[in-house]
Amino acid sequence: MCSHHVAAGCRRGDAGAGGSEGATCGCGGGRMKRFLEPCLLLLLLRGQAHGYELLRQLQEFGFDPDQQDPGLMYRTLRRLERDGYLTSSWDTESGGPARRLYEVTLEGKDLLHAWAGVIQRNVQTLQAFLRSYRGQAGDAE
Amino acid sequence: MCSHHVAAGCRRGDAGAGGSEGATCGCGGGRMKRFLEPCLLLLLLRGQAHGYELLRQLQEFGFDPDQQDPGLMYRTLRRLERDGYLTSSWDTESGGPARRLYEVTLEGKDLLHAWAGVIQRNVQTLQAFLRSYRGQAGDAE
DNA sequence: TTCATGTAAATGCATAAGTCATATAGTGGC
DNA sequence: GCCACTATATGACTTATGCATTTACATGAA
Repeated sequence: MCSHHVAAGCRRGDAGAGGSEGATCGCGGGRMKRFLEPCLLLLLLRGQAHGYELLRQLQEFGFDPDQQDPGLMYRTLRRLERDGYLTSSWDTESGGPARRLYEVTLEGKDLLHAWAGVIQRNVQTLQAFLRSYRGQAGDAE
Repeated sequence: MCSHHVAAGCRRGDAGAGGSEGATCGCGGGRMKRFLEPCLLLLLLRGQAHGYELLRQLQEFGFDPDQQDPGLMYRTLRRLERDGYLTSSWDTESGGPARRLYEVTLEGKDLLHAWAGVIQRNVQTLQAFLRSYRGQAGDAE
């Protein structure tokens, strides 16, 4: 059984209406594509921060810190910076290894607002799916 | 401006707090990864159907038929069959080109139930995000 | 001094998923 | 024959993610 699946609480065949077990998974935890992006933007809206700290704060959005991939987060931050949604500066004063401090730009805020709209619509789509599912799944057993 | 983006109603920089335009997009319409899969399973729960028909019915779940990729759907159907969640048979009687009729297996139903759980949790995650966003975005302007 | 541990950022490689274009083929109308 | 509609499928390419690994500084313990 694939690990990220278990962590996502998904374990195919084990959700809701019990059933078979051990199937291989591919649902990716069911997360929205690129969900990390709006989460980082929102966290940075609170004020500048560096990656390592964001990594911990991401728990708030359901990212399990134990099996979180720092690589993905750092890459996402650099991409957002490259595209003008964030700016960064090195902080070498605070002791420990140098940390890169990120800050959201105006474009970054716009992007976050756009994401909020996308997420809102996505929630509605998913709820429509669930309604349809609940209206049908009972009968079909 | 990328087309699927517009279709998703997202157009970066144009949602909510007006702003810049024309930025390239990468939000993938904000859809959940592999969302096509549970949608197909749910449609097939109503009874066997062939791909071309499913393609139209997918509108129900927010897939725009105009810019829908049949290739992805057919591949998804074949994968589900390969993995034992669907079975298929050729229908050559109905006139027109032969159509492949799909039917959900018991494993397929289990898979759909699992998906429903994943989607339910995903909705909660997204709503948590939106609450946090709404609590913050106002202040930070 | 050396070594382990925690902090911090990043790269390399492989696979998965999605996008876009194109191919193949039957059937019916003109 | 030629075109449009129905129906399924493949190929090439890009992006996103997953997992492993690398680099480097700092601090305290041995």
